[in-house]
Amino acid sequence: MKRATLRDIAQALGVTVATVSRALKDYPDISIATKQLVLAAAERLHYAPHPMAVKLRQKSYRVVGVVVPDIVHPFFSDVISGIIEVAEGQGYHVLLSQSNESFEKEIRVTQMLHATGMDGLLVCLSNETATVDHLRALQDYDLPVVLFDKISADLDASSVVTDDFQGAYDAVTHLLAQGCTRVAHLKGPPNPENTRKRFAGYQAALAAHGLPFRPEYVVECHDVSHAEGLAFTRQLLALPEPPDGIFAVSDSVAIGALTALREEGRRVPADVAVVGFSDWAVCQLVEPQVSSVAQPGYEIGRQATELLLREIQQLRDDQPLEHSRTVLGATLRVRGSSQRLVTDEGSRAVLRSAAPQLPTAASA
Amino acid sequence: MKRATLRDIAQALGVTVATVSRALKDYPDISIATKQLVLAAAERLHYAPHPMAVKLRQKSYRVVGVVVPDIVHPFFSDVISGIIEVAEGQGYHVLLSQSNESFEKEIRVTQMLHATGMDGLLVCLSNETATVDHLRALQDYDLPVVLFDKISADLDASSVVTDDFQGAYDAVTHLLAQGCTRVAHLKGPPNPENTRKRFAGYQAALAAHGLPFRPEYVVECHDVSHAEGLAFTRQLLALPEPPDGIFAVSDSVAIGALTALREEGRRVPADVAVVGFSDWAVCQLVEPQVSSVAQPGYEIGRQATELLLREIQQLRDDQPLEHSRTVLGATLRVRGSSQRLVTDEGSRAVLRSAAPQLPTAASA
DNA sequence: ATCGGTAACGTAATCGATTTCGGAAAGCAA
DNA sequence: TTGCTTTCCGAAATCGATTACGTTACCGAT
Repeated sequence: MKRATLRDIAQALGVTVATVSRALKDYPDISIATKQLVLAAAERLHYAPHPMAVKLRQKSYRVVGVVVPDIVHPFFSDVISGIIEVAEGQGYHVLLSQSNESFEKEIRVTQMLHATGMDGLLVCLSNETATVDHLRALQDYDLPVVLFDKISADLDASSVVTDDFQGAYDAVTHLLAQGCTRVAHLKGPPNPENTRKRFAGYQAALAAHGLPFRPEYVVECHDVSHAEGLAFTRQLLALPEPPDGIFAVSDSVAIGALTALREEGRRVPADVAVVGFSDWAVCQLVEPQVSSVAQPGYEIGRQATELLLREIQQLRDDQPLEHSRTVLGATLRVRGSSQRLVTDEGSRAVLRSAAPQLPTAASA
Repeated sequence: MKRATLRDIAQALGVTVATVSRALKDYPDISIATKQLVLAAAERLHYAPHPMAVKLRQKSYRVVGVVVPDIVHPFFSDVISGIIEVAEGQGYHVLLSQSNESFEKEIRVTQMLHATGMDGLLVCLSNETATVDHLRALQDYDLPVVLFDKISADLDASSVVTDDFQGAYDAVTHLLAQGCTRVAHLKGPPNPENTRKRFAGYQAALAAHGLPFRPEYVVECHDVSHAEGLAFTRQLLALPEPPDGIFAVSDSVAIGALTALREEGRRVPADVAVVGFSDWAVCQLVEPQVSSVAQPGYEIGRQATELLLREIQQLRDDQPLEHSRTVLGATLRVRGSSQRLVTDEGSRAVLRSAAPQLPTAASA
């Protein structure tokens, strides 16, 4: 079955394509009789507008591009899910690419997406990404770009991120409230801003409660894996004064820590309390269940997309673009790995942030 | 910076757009001198072909659509990753949608994808999907459709699936080899073909080893959750003759079973051995590590995409479409939850399939 | 001087839909 | 009959790139 065109309908009825087009769009200057004829013929011939012809005329693709480092990752799946939700709700489609944490591939896919046609791009930068010229190039062609999660201050664009500082601050404050006095931190690689802020939140929480910062309690993970959590926790337990609380930069590291603690015969949370970060589903599957700081992935996807679609619209209306930087709160979910005092808070309690207020939203 | 068009270059050089177009495509009937002028001007004006204009002419979008029930799922992320890999490798882009396991939404998104323009569609049917008329409609418009994972015999299309029967057969055979004599099955809902085949594999393995099928050892999960695994395992343990082996339809159910076993003080794998299905990352994070049947998600995505791109090409060349049905083997990964005998196989050993040969590939 | 050939480029149709401009026909009043 | 407004529709330009078909100019050959 061939797709019918306006011309097919026009020829069938002995009118011109202009009439058919207007009839289908319910223009007032087409008679009711003609409209009905056209509608009937369109139905009969299985007419559907040709997507590319429409887009060529309207100069609008109704497509947003998405670049994430890695799709196979619970957080990014969550974000993408939020993106699709909002985009499809407003009649947009989602073109998906991944950079595999490679700077070079990130450049390549953004260019490919640009070449294939889209109205705007949502990007989470790869860990390797050094410069943002490839994104600035898109902006030069009037394509709005919105960053999420891993962002860069070098690019003048809207962004949506988790409040890593506050999440870490809450996690460590919670550990202290549980009676921990020697809290260690299994930190992430120094490059991504996210892990730096988690480290900063850890330090700030210690300081706020008058505890000294002890460098021997901080170990840096490289690939942020279960194995590293295991190895580095063994290392921490071998210290003359081993920690009685561990704040891990990720859930896989936290679970690695739990494995090490079990090996060494420490009770969790009595001897050592543990909190992870990201709140993957696995936190509720292991024993004990792992306390973790939940990142609002779905919400990040939603808000980033709303920002992007708004900027696309502003650009179309020739309004000036105003960028905004959104920081979404992280939520500590307390579970068995750190819950010592039943009186402290319910097992599903949410500890409200006690972090010093950082600027959380600004316009540029 | 406005995107330059062929006309901009033509005007700048005092030639026609036809000359510019041919110069850029290195036609032989354009002089070297002119070509160099055009190339230089194109560079200077930042020319890039307008995607929609090209696609309108060539009648090719270089885009494939993908519909999955749920993106936030390790298996589907894996599949999508494979799809993107192959598609981008051949210069195609990926338009992603999810049906949220809703039949109605599946219909809506396929129609939206059709309307937005693509060359072919990859679909994993939702659990709710009753008819495939919406997919047949695409085929009527000369759009190839390839199904994966959840497929339908009603649609004359290529497909790629896991060999659920063989995976289940191998899992249960392994349990029997470990000395289990009373193997229970936490089965999935009856609707998806996948879980029916896993059930069939379970039954076949029992029969092949001369064991009776005992209906009281089979419990049906509905939402295939951790909670169900927990509850139904308690139920099984309360039987007069409780099972000494459990084959679960999914990993979350298997882990729920482990939780129940720990509660009841059963040793794993000594008292009860457990095997799950899908081999999610979490299997290696819990204690004991969970044996599971790995589904080749990435490979399913790759092969489905290769099939689709081939059909797109065949259609373009006016060759007859030949559909193929691919069944990929599942791989049992033996870990602590079922490994009783060290002499049986290495901890990372792979049990080769001993399943009776079913037809695994056929052409239609 | 004429012809054929060819290198190099222009003309214009085409893809399918949208939209501006305009025009014919019909109706009505003076 | 003239003039004017409605009503309804056609012609043609447009979006940007591609391409079949012509055309020009210049060459050497006859």
